[in-house]
Amino acid sequence: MELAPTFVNSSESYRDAHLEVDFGHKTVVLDAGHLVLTRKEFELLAMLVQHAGDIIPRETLLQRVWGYSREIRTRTLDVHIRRLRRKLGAYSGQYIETIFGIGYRFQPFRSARHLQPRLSQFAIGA
Amino acid sequence: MELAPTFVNSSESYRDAHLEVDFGHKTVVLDAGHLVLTRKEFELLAMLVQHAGDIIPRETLLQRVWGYSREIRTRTLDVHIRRLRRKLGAYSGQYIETIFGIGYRFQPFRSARHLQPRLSQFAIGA
DNA sequence: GCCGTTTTTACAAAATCTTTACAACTCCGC
DNA sequence: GCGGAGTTGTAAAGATTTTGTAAAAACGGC
Repeated sequence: MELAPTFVNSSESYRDAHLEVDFGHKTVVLDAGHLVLTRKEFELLAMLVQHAGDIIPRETLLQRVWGYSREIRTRTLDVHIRRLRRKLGAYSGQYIETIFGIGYRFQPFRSARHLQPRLSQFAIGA
Repeated sequence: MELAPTFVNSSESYRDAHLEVDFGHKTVVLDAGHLVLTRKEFELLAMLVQHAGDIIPRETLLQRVWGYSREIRTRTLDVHIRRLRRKLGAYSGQYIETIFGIGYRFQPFRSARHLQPRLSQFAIGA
């Protein structure tokens, strides 16, 4: 058997010096250790990682990860971002940045770097 | 059933340090001991083993092992998983993992897991 | 009918997600 | 610099969803 099991998404993945995200197998490896993320945490991370470098508005994240209920005015998103950051440990600051008033942005790992100016460009479609 | 006709690729099998599954003859050996599984138990195990390393959604298991009755909202699958685990004894934890909210995954035997920086083992629960 | 297997049922337990209540922080005009 | 309005960060509690189990009922072949 083996013919392309439908449940195995073609394994695309993201990878940099410390982090590896396999979208198909839904696995995350951080510095050789497997990270255990919950479903929402993974979806959120995947969403950010797949648009690395782009700012993703809170609203877009809420729509895509939480369905179209753009009616969540609680801190749900923040709470998930927080858990994600905690699991990313020491690298969290490097990877997930908060774009005040807009949303979040995942940045691929880079050795030495400082924060960018401010208000930037492209945000993925809302 | 049984008589595994020759046209059945009876040579196909899975094997690791402790477990051996012969798909053609539908036999299972665990640490030199012959495991007796019922038909459903075997099919379930086979399904998982043949896709070792991949997460198989509950729905997929229900479809392939139980026919197309997609939405069985009973605990049938869980009950079978439980019996399988029981028969796998001490290795059950190592072999069959639950991917919360999605399904299950069979993981080939891995010798000691010492060399790991930040613990955690498997993948996301997505 | 008997017996081994499979499915249901009915809860218990566990894992995850959301809400709440504040604290902390940013931005911006004064 | 200061202060206020608005935004994000956190911890903890509350809800909800999903999975685990045990026991009993339902099947099916002999």
